Amino acid sequence: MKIPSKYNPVNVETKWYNYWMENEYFHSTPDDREPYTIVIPPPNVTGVLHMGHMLNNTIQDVLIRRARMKGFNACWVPGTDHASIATEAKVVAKLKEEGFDKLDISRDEFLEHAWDWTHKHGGIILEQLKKLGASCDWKRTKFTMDDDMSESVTKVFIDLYNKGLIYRGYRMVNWDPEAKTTVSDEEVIHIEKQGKLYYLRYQIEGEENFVTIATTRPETILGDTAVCINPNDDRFKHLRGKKVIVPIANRIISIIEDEYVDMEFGTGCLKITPAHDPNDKEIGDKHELEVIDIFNDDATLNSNGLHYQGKDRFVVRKEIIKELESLDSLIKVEDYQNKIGTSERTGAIIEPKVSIQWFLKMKDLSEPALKSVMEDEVKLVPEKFKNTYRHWMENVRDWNISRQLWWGHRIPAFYYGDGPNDFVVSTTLEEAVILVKDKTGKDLKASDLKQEEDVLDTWFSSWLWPISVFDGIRNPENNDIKYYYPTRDLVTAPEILFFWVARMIIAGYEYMGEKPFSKVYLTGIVRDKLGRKMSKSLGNSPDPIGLMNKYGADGVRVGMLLTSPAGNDLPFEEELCEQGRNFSNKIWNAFRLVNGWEVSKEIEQPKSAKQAIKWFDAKLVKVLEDLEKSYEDYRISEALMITYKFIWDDFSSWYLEMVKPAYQSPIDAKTYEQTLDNFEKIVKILHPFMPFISEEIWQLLRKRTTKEALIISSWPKLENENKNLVKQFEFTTGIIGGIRKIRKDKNIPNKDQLELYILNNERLNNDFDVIIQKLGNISTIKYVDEKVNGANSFRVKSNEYFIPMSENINIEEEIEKLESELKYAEGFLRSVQKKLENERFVNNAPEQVIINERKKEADALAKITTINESLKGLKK
RNA sequence: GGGCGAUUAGCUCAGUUGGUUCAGAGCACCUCGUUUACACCGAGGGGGUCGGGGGUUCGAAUCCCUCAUCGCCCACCA
Repeated sequence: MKIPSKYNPVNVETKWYNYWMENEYFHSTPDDREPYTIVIPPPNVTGVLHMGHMLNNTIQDVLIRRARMKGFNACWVPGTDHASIATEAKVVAKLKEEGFDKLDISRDEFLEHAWDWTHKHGGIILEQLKKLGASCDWKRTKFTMDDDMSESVTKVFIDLYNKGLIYRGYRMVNWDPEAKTTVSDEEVIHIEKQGKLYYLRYQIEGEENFVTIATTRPETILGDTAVCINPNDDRFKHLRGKKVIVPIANRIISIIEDEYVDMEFGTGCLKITPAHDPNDKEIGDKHELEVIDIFNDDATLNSNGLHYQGKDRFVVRKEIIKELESLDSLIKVEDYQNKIGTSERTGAIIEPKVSIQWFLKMKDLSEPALKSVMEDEVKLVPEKFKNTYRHWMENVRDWNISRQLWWGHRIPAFYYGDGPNDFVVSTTLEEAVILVKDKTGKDLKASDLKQEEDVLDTWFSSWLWPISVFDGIRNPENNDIKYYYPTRDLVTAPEILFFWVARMIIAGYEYMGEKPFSKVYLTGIVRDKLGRKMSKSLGNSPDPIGLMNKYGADGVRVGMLLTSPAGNDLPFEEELCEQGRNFSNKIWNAFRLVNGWEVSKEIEQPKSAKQAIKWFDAKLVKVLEDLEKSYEDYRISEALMITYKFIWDDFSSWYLEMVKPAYQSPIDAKTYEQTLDNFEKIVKILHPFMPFISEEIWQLLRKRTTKEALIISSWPKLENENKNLVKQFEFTTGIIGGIRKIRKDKNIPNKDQLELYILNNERLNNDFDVIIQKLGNISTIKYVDEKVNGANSFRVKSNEYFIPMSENINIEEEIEKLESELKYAEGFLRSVQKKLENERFVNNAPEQVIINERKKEADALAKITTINESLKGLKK
């Protein structure tokens, strides 16, 4: 078979992905093995793959592929989220393009459009994940609005309602005027903005005097229902019990007193607009103030806005200031920095608004979830997120679960009257009729009932994800849920720790009585070189598909993982993928080397090859151990780096160089077979990171039967370690390095053979002499008892090595080199001796530390002696 | 405003309970090299007073205090 000299990832990757799919290697069904389950954080159904997904899913794939090779029954469940607000926004935008408004059509018609959109765009992102190599069990693909998933949501809603945990409340909520829905507190992003603080004066009723208030939102004066002062504020004693006139509106409102008012801030007088500020609402409730809502749902002013009716709130702000100025009500304007709530989804500035919404009581529900994380039952990686998690859970507030949208799970509440409690909650309309009768005695027809218009917050379905993908809500006794739950790892972004992760844990305990997963791996944010978050609007996000075409999915995977410890942001640049691609190439070329060898059964195995193989076995054990530790701690980047160095340095630079036959000579069969064994081992270790190239090489290394594949092969076994051998080899590479340095310094070509003399050697690495000879191109190694004059010398640890030169060496240079070494050794000796002369050190330090110091002292002394002797010889 | 976390080589990060193997890795950089897998390469090399200051200790990148800078989360100061 012809092996191409350049590795072409794109063809290879497609080939093996199809092969894996055809053989259903990703598919899992319960059996007697231990399960290893991961559920994907479902991307938005209409989303496209971005760098965040790439990182996230690469990590999941690494974990699941390794688990599969380690003999677990690995199951990675994929799927998508209906993403209520995001998808609805897209559909609305599309309708707008086509020239009509959401409100022009019926709910059902709108939903038809939304489903069309979903079917058209849904799944694109899943196809993109396949290109990345994601080994998901695609037969288990779920969508949060699948019928069974929806039923689970409804069931949970009803259950929580019946437990008394869900209620309707007239509350201040965050209103997104663009999407025209409420959003949860967690979906409000506070952004620091440069604004203005306006000082306005209100005339006191029946007087020519005024009070001055400060506000950032002058347009809301139209909704003012009181002015508030602090009862302890002596400056305003004269205002008690008086009333003031709201400018423009000319309404008369009371001056009330509340300690909430900060006497230091502004003027010490606060205007109260209960309809449009959460604090004002609270004070308003306390003092039983009227609530005047001045906004429409799109944040234009309503009839309470008088002549500003129909205009946008920000337009009104500008205009009303002019009017107030003309009325002489505007005293002054200051620059003011404040934080403004914006909608995470639409970016619109949030309008606090009072309305009736559905809420879920969180306090009791969240207790087991808090405990579980605090006790590491669910472990957060990195651990630092435990703090933020605790803080959030301890201050958890009721969850506003209703949304004024159409795309989503419609709340299963049915109204039979106009009163706030004239409803029943049930799975079906038919059932609702019966419930109404039970509740009220009224015998109503189905058509008399009206289902709640609102849908549930998207997260109200996603919080069930690890359970509902296995149908554990509807059918808690089915085999899948019993086998796969709890899952193993959850890999997601810290941004949704509260939205999603915390709530999944809550739902897990509430509905399964058990945690939903053991580990939460929190990735960082993918940023660009300048540290900016990657976003569409900035256009700084590379196209993942383009990257994969350019560098191969393997290359991009490696690029992403090279610098992304858990919880750290990933400053991404394309060069990282280049490094990944270079690595592919390196491995490919190593394969080409081995593949090109001519094998002979006639030749005996050289000692150097024997030694090399012995060492490589020992090194492999160490690497496997190191990898085990890294994986256990979820230090994925570290595991990759261990793998990278093992393949590049140990395997390619050392091992292959050691076993490589001389030019145009064949290799002995034994070494060849053992090298193929070793190559198989390294591609196994590599497979989780670079699934494609590893599979390609594994398939090419030896003849494989059909159905055989690296992906389902088993992870190399851990054998007894031989630390000593690994140490000895490090010593050996040090010697070879010394030889190479001398060659370079003295300009001696590699092909010129040299002799190596070793002084005072304990002959520890005697067995590796053959290696030194081969890689250093040394003709003979002699052990000598005395210094060798007229030779270049170098030291590894405390041993000294000489390379006699045919030509005269440069004595000056040699002396200079030795003297600098001497100086260093003497300085080192002094510091050690100083320590040892310190009585307190000798008395307090552990014995082993002192022994070590004494050894250092002895070594330094010995070294100084040898250097001095060499110098004497040279100077003679 | 409150809390949390960081600050180690040009960049991204390791550095477990203070003490052999502690100042490390990868990339970048410099020098040399087109010989028989790979220039997407090989060989060799340079580079950090561990953010500043103080303290504890025989001994501190590591523990304590303080200052500075940066990041994250939470929070209703108009």
